Amino acid sequence: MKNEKYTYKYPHPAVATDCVVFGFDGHEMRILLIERGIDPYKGMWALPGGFMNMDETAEECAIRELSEETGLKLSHLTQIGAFSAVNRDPRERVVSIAFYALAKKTEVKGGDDAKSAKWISLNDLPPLAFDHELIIRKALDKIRTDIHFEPIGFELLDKEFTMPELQRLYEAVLGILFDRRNFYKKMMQTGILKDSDNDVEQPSFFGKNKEMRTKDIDALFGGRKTSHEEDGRRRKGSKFSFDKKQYDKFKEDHNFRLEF
Amino acid sequence: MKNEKYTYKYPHPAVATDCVVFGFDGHEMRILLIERGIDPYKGMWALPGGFMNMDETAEECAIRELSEETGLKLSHLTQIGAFSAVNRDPRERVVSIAFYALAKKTEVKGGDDAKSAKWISLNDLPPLAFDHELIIRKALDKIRTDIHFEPIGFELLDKEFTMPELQRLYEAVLGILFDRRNFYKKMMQTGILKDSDNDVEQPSFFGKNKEMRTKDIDALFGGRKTSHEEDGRRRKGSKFSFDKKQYDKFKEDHNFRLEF
DNA sequence: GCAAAAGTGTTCTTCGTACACCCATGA
DNA sequence: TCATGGGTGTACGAAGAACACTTTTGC
Repeated sequence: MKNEKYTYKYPHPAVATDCVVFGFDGHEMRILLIERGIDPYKGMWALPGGFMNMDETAEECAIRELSEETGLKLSHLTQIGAFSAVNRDPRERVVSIAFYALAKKTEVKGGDDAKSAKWISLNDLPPLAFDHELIIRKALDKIRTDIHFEPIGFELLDKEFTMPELQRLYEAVLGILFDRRNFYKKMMQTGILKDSDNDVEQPSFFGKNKEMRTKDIDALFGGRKTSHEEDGRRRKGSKFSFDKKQYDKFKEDHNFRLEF
Repeated sequence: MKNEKYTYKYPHPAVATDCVVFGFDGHEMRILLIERGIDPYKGMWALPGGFMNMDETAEECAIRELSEETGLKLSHLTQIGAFSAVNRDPRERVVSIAFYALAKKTEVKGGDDAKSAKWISLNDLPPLAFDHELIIRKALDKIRTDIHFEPIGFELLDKEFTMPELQRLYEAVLGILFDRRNFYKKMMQTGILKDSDNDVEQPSFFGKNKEMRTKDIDALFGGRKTSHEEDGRRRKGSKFSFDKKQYDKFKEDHNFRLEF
């Protein structure tokens, strides 16, 4: 094996892939890192990834390496871009094509060149091998842009979730806080959420000014219906889920835009 | 030279770059293509680009190849992404890192592996070599997104230009038409334009409701000042130029957003 | 002097932001 | 029963879309 040589007329760099997998624990974003089991940077934390085979695309390579090194099997990654600084790898010239992905924070284990794999908080990153800190920064840039054009959450939350949970996710990704009530409104307006308690497709909605006005007046004069028995008000902590059809449609739709 | 061999323990793909250069002729977008002088795809049109050297980054490579093949010298390109389909090049496995750039439509000439170089209208593309049509499509996707976050024009228009010219540029890039008056307003609001006729920094602006109201009343009663002598109205076809400082600031500003 | 292009203003509507209210739930 | 969290509604203001008017330029 050692003698097996591949020869070329002109020098070729090596091509590798790296993968930034985002997970959400209900409070903050974490990313999946591995502890390197071999040199260079042995013992340091790094992004999962590795060298590309000749019969696979970059994305296929990233999916494979991710699976080998962490046990996590994903079917789709989003490309961040190529990193090609001349000295980014001390062994030889390596061009890396980086991807990001969203995933539920399942159990992960080390494997292959990875001594261990672990979800580590974005706010508490250790020093990283190679230029992986730069790659993570670009991944964050990209996801923070992408989130305006396609909804996220399906990949990161349980099947059923509460509105505050979804809000915490968006806040963690974007690093800003939202007004609870406005967030509610905006999410409902997208139409990607299903009321998960009773199987109503399009949950009741805001902005029924006219009817509400008269109801308020009724209330003033004692015509009070003690709320949610009659008008289907949601209970505290009620669950939502994604309407997968709508969700996927929005992910494709080039005109979708979520303003924040 | 023929015997010079580079050997590796594992197979390495070749790494190349391709470059989508957009130019504007006042009416439509054109891109810079070369006619291939060598096989494969000899005689077909293709994007300028070529193989990466070991001592240059991908961007440096694209800049060099662009210069060699077309004579066009640019200093900055924007990365589109890596293209890694297994069979995208019939010679060997080639991963290409693609870039786009904006440039004034200067004279170009063929060179190196390019028999000739030419600006060709986006609406009239010939069949292209490799997967270059795909790359162009991605480039368009990206520039149409990017245009919302950073102004364009400085790289594509003459130093001085009229508002309708700028509008035609935006319409060509985005493929949609704008209301002349709203476009005017939005551009002025950004603050990146200078009145180029007289050297006024901040040209007069819309929305002076109060003063205008009283002026209108004046006019009604005969206090008519026959317009632009007194209130500095611009002449038809008056020229603007970019305030380079503001322009660059907006290009960096992560919060800049131009709504259309 | 007329048509077409281009500069300037106004109105309407949409939507984001800020904020008030009320009901549920559990200590 | 009270504090806290969470579902729902309203008011205001900024900004985009639609549209009217005027002036310039060239034939």
